[in-house]
Amino acid sequence: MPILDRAAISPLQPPVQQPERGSSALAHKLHHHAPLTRSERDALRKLLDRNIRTIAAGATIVEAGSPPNEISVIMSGWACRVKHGSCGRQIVAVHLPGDICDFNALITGAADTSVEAIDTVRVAGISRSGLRELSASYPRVSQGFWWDSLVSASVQREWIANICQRDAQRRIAHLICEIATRLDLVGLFEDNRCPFPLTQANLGNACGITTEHANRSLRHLKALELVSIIDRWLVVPDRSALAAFCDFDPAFLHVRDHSRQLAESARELPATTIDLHARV
Amino acid sequence: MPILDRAAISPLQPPVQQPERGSSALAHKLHHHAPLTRSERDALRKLLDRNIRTIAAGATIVEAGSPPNEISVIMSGWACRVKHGSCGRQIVAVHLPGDICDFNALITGAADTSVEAIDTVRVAGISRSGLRELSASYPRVSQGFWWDSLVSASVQREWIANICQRDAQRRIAHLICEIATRLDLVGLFEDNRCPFPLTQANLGNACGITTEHANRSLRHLKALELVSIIDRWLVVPDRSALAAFCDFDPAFLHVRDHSRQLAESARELPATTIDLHARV
DNA sequence: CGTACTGTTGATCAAAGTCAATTGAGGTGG
DNA sequence: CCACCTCAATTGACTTTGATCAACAGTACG
Repeated sequence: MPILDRAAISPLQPPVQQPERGSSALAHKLHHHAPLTRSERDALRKLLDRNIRTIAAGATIVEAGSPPNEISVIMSGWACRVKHGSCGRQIVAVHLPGDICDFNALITGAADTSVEAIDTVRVAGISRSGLRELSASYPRVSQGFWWDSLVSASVQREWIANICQRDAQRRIAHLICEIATRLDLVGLFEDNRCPFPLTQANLGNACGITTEHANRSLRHLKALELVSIIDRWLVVPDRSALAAFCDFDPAFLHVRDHSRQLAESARELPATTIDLHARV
Repeated sequence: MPILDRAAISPLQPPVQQPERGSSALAHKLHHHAPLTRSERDALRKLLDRNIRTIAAGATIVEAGSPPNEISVIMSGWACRVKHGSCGRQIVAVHLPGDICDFNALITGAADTSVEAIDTVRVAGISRSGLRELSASYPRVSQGFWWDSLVSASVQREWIANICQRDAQRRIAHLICEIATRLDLVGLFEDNRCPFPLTQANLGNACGITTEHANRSLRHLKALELVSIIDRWLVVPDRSALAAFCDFDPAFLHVRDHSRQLAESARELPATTIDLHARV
């Protein structure tokens, strides 16, 4: 008898996106790189609040090849980075609240991928001038942007390994572990569950398997009572069991201390650990 | 009758790595981002020459998890970026002359992957202080470093799409197209051929297929007279035919030899995006 | 000379793709 | 309110790509 049926999760379920608290998801995440001071956090918040737009589910946030006039920060909702090629459509990344979508395009001159909203997404646009101001007054914050961008690259390497080395079930399990861990970083995975707008087709595409096979793999995970996705909610009753099942190691997310992240980041780290420019 | 047999390529073959000319492979490559002035090129060259070491084939250039004290630039030879996980070993990138190996580790605090020499590799190490001097005096050069780092991320996204969407033969064909194009950027692919130190096991690993299957796929490509790898030399008689076979589109490499306006937009970037050394 | 690595080939088998069809929920126009 | 449509999830039968297992040959090398 499956534990993870609809009845089990319905009572707890408020089917709305978790509201943000005092600080943005991005600020929340940057604390895992280096703790921000109050003034830094405030500056970031003010910058983000300057220009927020709402994107409908399915709409395009960043068009591939478009001129990079600003960067987009996801405030709420999920998006995915998509490569459209002659071979079809491929999801190459999942973007969660707090993610910076297209920092790279600023330098490469053109986005090589599109970013599409999965559910309704609120996006903060930061102009070049806004970025310039931020980095002039609060260099640690803009450095955090680079950190995020490099962590994203690390995640992409992990995807390559995931797709090449694991079978279908474990690929999906690994992706779910990754998403759950990243949601943890912004405080959006609570009570072993979170809203989960990805369809099975999305999951399959991201993992390099067909929709049908994603379906079967997911049912298998459910039969093992590792994962349940019902009514756009994800439930992972036992995170460590799921991680063990697919050999998930969160090191690639470059979080400083996994066991006590929040407590740790509340404390001030010595400048040298966050200073790029320490003496060699 | 196969055209691409040993006899056909032997006469031309000097089995040594192509020597560098006046400027380094890195300088050569950076020209595709923004043309460098003579003084910029000289400064870069002097910086690279400061500290060059030679790594034996198979040895490790950058150890995963090691403290990032300097960055490594490949002067000659090939290397590969490897992820060692509980699921085994996975090649997630191929590094050619002119590549910067571990720029990312400077900010994330620890390399999440190793870099291993495939054949004998000469590596230039650039210290933090060297980087600081460079970006203070020649910010366009250090900006080129960021460009390279972001292009690498784009390549990784292409790998994901490659592995997810193509069958074994086309994966290999695509990887070969990518490598040939990147060698072009540093002037190391001439006469439809280049030294090719990757083994079939390497190729298979990078493409997510077994060694045996890589072997069969490669023979098939050879039967189609698209590719030949003999005695560690790669010959591609008809690049456009190979590109058509695997739907290779070089856009993801972000080469911008065509337009001048892009170089201008690079000039307007906020200072910190090119300055590693903002005060904390 | 043995040892190890690379390339090669063959036989067998399983994981995943393909094709086809059904259900159910949600949305929309008449 | 119902007929109709689309999309997500689901299931089954069949096919195929590529993995696995098992050799073996050529070469380099200590």
